[in-house]
Amino acid sequence: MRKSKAETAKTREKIVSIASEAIRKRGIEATGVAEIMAAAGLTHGGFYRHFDSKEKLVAEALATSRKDFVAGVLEAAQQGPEAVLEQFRDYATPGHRDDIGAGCPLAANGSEIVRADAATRHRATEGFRTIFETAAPFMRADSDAAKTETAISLLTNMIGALTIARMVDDPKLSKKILDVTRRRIEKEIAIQPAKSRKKRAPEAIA
Amino acid sequence: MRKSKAETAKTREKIVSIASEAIRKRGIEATGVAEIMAAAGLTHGGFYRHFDSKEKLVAEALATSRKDFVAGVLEAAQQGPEAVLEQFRDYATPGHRDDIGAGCPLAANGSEIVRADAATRHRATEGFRTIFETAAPFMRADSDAAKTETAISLLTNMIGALTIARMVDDPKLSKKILDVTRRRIEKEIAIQPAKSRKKRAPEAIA
DNA sequence: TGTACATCAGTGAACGCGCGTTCACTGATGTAC
DNA sequence: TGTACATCAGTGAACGCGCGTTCACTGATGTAC
Repeated sequence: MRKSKAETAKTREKIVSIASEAIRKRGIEATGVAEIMAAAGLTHGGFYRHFDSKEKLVAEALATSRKDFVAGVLEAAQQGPEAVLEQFRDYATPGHRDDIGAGCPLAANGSEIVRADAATRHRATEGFRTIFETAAPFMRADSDAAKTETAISLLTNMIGALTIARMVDDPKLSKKILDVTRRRIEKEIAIQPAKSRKKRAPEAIA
Repeated sequence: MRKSKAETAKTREKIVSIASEAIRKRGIEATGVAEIMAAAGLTHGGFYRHFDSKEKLVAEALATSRKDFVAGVLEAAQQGPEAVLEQFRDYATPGHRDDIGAGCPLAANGSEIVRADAATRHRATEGFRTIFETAAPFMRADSDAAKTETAISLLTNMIGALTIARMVDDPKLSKKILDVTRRRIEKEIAIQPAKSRKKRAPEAIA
């Protein structure tokens, strides 16, 4: 029953991909090895041909979703402010809210990552840093420092808002949370930097 | 070994209190019945004299932390804008960040509550609603609707920021996240409503 | 107020269950000659 | 290129473990008279 190297690599990728989605959907602890293997069309015994432990798979699955997410922001940044605005606006939509398995891992597993091992927290930190540093130049603020701070504020807001929008059981309130968040995104991102630069009062820089 | 009614009530309260802290510290799933009972100085067998199931205890523990938290906001609102500002500012501090067991349950268990049962999500929703409705009148905005929206935006920001501040493994970045969040809190809460009302551009109301 | 009985908070052993992990085995793939 | 052997992806049963829960039991509390 041995498989070719190409097939083995494909299977491994498939397991990571399924785990990445399942972990965001159901949480880290609630996602079982057997469940992931079954979803990949395999039995659980073969799991350890690909990974040393569940912990290793979780780390890899989180790394995958983080990379996907960071890549989207980097790509938008290369395309310009409009693309960044669109990318950020998409974050605070019912579509993203309802597709938790394919969405932002920080919003999907936020309070679980807080309690995760050092390596996971470190990777999450660097992912978050890459995103706010990439987004900062597109913020409406008067200095590089203020732009970075605006990016941090906006991103933490987006993550919190998406989490709460998923938590509340009142569809109207959930929609309102997303609407309010999109409005802030539009306010903070400078589409025509020169034109509206002076709209906001300059902020003290720490 | 039967205990008096007063003692029984006290024990029950103690279990809920310990669970409330443990759940915020270690998460809902990771908190075990035996662990809580041991912390209360009891053996796990007696648990079911007080609660039908772990699920019931979790619901009650979350309800307790929510009530404590809501009560703090209601009290501050009665005392006036300065108290609200102080309450909110305290939210985004290293003290709150490091005392997760006594802090905001939405920040501590956010992504877990998203996946919780309907009753838990409903109670969390109403808790969140009470807080933003209570806080809204203290926001710097030109209409009641805009104040409500500002309160929603600010609160989701605070929850997200606290979660991320706890997640990152870089103390400098964690501090910066809290600093930036406090600055936004100070910006959005109207200490002298008449004086600074016009600082922000009026926002469209949905 | 005192007595007899019912109640029930708490104990500690045991249960069933699902989890992550291990293992002997199978048979196709990879490799050495 | 063909052959013989080593490798190893995947199977499915089994393992140990910790979890939530149950249960027979104890003995102090509560209650009925």
